[in-house]
Amino acid sequence: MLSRKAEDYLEAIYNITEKKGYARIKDIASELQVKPPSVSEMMDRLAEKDLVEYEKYSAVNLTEKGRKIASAVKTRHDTFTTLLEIILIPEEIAKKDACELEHHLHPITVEQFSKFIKFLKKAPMYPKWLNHFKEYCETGTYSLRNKEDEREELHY
Amino acid sequence: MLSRKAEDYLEAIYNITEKKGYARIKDIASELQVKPPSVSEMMDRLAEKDLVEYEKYSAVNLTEKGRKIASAVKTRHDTFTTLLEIILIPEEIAKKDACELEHHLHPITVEQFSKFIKFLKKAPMYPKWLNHFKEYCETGTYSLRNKEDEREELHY
DNA sequence: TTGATTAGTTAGGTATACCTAACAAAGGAG
DNA sequence: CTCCTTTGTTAGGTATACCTAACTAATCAA
Repeated sequence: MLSRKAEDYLEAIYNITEKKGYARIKDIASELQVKPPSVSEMMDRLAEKDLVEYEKYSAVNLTEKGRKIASAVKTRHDTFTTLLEIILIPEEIAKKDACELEHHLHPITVEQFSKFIKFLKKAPMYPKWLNHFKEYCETGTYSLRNKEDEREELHY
Repeated sequence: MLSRKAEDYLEAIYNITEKKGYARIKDIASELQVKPPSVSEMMDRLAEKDLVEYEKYSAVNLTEKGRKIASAVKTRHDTFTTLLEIILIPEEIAKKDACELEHHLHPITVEQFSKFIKFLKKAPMYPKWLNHFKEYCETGTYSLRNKEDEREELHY
């Protein structure tokens, strides 16, 4: 089994490679806010597991195996970013917390969160519903609500 | 700052104490699925931080400070258990994943999840909406939907 | 009250993941 | 092409959190 941190490194390499074509040790270090020796060390371990191609002193590349894992992690990351956006988490916090969320949750849980988001977004009243939530957060009440709305909600 | 694991131990002690009045090393070990020496070690550290009262070879008690932290963690735990229930995660998985979720998320994120759940539950159509989600998960469509529903959803 | 069982501790070891300091390689500017 | 800067590595150290094996304390039953 791959550790949470190993997944973080793979994802970072994936993102950096997407952006600039290749990933250097210092890019990975700065992306993950660690020092270069930590990266070197992890690259050795990932190379042993055949998840990256890594020649000392040169750029790091994901192997097919590593790329698959990284891409799956990224998908999870995006799912949670969306979820956090829906519940109105400020971007800076969402960025960090999506990283916390994307590891170690059971695949079924991740899948259900993903379905849940799709379910919410598919509903025709989604934008209005979002506004309702926003107001609920600000005021603690469903202020837009009236008799008419209630009747309709019952039929939803 | 308190580590994720330290919080786990505090929460476990809190739960065990609620249930049977006192917490022994072996209770904590079995609750957290670790071996007794791991518990002893952690108790030493928690005692140093004044979070538990701990006499060697006897039961462990939370201090006021420890109890406060444990209770806050438990509240978070319950929030996430509810959330996982809503998105239809099987109980066994939910139990584990709530433990994963309850640590290290920004307080704002926890608060927003809590608000989000309250928002969902307060809506009069909540039970029906839950069923819609269940069906969506099973079939991939809003099968209950018809022209009438759509007209109403637009007004929600 | 003693001796077996249960509970807990201590010692020593492992793995992850990070760090700093010191050294080595690569690559560009003169 | 050599020197300097940047980049990366190695060595050695720290902290957390776990483990097993061996020992000790506590408790209950005969």
